[in-house]
Amino acid sequence: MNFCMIEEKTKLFKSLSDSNRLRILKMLQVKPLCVCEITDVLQLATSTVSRHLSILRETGFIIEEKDGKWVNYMINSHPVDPRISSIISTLDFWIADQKIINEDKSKVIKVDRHFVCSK
Amino acid sequence: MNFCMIEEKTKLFKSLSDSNRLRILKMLQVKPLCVCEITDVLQLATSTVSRHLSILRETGFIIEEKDGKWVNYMINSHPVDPRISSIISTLDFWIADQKIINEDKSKVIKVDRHFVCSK
DNA sequence: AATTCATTTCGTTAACTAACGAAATATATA
DNA sequence: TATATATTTCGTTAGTTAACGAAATGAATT
Repeated sequence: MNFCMIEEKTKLFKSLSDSNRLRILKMLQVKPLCVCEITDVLQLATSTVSRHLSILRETGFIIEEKDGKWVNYMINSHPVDPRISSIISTLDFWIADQKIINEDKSKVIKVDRHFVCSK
Repeated sequence: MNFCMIEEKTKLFKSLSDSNRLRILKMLQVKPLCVCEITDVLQLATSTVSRHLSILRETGFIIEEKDGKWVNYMINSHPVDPRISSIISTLDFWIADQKIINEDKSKVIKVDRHFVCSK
């Protein structure tokens, strides 16, 4: 596999080409979250959220940390790709805090995995 | 149409999600080009190139200037969206000069619309 | 050991995107 | 005015992506 291919360079932008993934990144700015917490805010199927998270993880935007039966996802503080570093460190510039984002963030602050999961 | 919608924010990244569009941007760094010159380098159908150009134009990355029967496309020096300004002013950071890009640029330097068009 | 819960993977479907050629449009030239 | 050239728009097709639910996996609790 040739990682210098131009197709490889589009992956970063492809990851940011979905509004639900942008919302996830902004939510993770507030605090690390597990899949079911994100699912609760976005109101999508768990499998869909899991897929979005794996795309963001593969590109290097986020990392995962297993915690018992939960998997916590968080912003990657030390990405290999300097372009990712740049975007993460100025995320508010790239993804403005519009209405839906602020609503998501409010929900994130209140969300508790012990209540939202297993419903 | 609500331009504050989150979907609207993904458009910038969507335009950069195609390798042919990345190549076009890098080619336009060298000099303004008409559709048939770009077509000659990318080896795609004219209609396909035209479509890529209109996507880049709609997002604000490039502008067009009519010149007789030709339409010259060039990098937009004064984009409205500061994110576009940022990407354009540091384009080499976002899209590295890998092999294919350098080959494209060499072709761009040599290309002459009076020879490549009408074939 | 069996059950429960969180997550991932898989298979399917609907929507979107990029490609092409053909037809339409626009401009210059004969 | 007719023709040639450059480009755009349209219609179609193939490939990709995002959504879902069901099934599989993995870890904690009973």
